Amino acid sequence: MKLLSKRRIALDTETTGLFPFLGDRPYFVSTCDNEGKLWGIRGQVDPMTRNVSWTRSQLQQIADLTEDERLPKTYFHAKFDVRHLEKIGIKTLGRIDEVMFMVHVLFSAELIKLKPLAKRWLQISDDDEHVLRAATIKARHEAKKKGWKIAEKDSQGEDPVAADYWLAPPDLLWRYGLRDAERTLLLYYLSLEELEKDPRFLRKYEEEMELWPITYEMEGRGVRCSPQICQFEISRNRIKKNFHYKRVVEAVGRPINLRSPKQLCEYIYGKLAMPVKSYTENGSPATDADSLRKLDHPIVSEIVACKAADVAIGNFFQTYARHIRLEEGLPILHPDFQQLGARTTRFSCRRPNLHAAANAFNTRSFEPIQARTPFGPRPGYLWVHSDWSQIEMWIFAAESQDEDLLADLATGNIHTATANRVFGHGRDIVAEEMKEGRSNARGRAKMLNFGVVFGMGVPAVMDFLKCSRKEAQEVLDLYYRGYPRIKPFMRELSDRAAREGFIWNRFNRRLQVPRGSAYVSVNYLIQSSAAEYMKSKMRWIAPYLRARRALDAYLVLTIHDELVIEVPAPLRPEMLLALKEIKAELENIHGLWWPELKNLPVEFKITRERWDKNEKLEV
DNA sequence: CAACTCTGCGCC
DNA sequence: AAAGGGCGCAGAGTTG
Repeated sequence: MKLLSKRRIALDTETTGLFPFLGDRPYFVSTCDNEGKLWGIRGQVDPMTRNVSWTRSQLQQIADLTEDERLPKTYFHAKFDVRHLEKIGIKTLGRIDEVMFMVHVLFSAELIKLKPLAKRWLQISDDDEHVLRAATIKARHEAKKKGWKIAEKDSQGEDPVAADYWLAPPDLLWRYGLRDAERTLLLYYLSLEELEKDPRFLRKYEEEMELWPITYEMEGRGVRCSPQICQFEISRNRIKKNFHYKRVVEAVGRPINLRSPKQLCEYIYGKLAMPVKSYTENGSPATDADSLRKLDHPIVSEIVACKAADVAIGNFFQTYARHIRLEEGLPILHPDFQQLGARTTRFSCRRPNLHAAANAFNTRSFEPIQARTPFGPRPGYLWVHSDWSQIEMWIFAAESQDEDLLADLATGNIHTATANRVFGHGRDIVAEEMKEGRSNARGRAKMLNFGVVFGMGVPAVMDFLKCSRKEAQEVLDLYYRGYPRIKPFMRELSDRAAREGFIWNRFNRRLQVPRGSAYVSVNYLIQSSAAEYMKSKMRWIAPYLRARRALDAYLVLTIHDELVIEVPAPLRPEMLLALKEIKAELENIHGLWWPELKNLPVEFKITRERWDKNEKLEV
């Protein structure tokens, strides 16, 4: 009987915050077993320090469950709970199931949060949390008066109230915490039933779970991030900001908050009475850098420069500095990768979002920011970056089976080839323009190549080329004529998406397509295929490196079409050999589209000290 | 104070 | 007919 009741459990933890690597700790662990039995255990939170203490016997009781290899464990956000438990010395062994992934595999377009899901699917009301929240908010006010250390508001999406549920009356916490474990287990069984209806669902889920420990380890290693460089960049940008701000204030005649679209509007379109050239989604006059630049006024460059310095400080360096922790003498930052962060199955990255670290060398921004300077390999290591060149274009060509696009990609200079095909009609129009000191065709071709993959329509082309509707339509038609398979391919896919509400990609993933926006299915197909290709390669690389521990090499970042591996410096012959093998595997499509299409080209780069500086690497 | 929306902006 | 896809995050401003 006892064995039966322990067949499967769901676990949930309440913690003092979202950052296990920065010292937040679990103070409540709850479980629900497959007979519906609920159990919880609560640690002591010191109100002055927010430190959590557990007795030896309490830890043992938790470990008896999580370290039991034969007991499968179910979570709603497994990485969060497992990491927090790891930080209080509790291992998690045996099978792990992640309900969030199950739900994503089934309904990629759904918003995935535990309570709304449970409310909708299980008709479990979310009242318990409302009650708990209200009680916590009240308790927070009183705790503040007593000088207790309550969670502070943090603009990174952290919910300070949730991190303070320990302040609420214990009975509420018990009821609430236990019910989340219950929700999780119920959703698990419900999702499992759905997954079992199609072997492709189960397969995708298993693939994600195979990747789960790889993501977990990658985050666990983290990246070096220098707090000194962050501070230096903050000071440097403050000086820059002040310099430009002074000029702005001189022109405006009074202080103005440039981060406020409202104040900017009042000045630009009110006081200066500049003509409004573009609007936001909601119909108010736009004040973004691109719109302002259209106005061609000397104050604009000052505003843009000032804002850029402000963004550099606030969005990048300060944010990074907050996440750095000294570990064995090294300043390390652990990003939080969401393995199914996007509807298209892409990873996302948060707290901080290293997918968005500004790179001045790559941007076409008016006022480029370099936010990568603090990051780099640990001492004694290098970063090797792999990067698929034009992977989405290759997939677009392969999926549409457009041999002309494929041939142009094979030239290694896709945008030039497109320009010559679409606008030159066989002539080398790019070379001709170069001779005359113009370069119109290639830029247009590049815009079209990217734009079409994104689902760009006539209005976007009009905006880009600043031309009439008729001309924009003509340019698009020229493109479709150059690559004759593309239009029918897009049409067939969109029609299917409109009919069925989803599409399947070549990796057997089902993707939900929002009703009324069937055109996005083209992008979903391409983006998801690239994402799955990346994931399949991560599932190959991680065991490859693990099996060669002597190489001392680790995955540290995954950025859509780029992988970063930290390897010992300098590169030894056996490492170069391994990199050669890795490169060959990254390039190998294994006949996924058709036998003649063998490779997706990969480039390697190397970072020696700082992420902003890298060089080509031939292996 | 908490919870929300809007805007803008960085990346692939 | 009419549509540039996918993210995360900071700060301003509004609402109750």
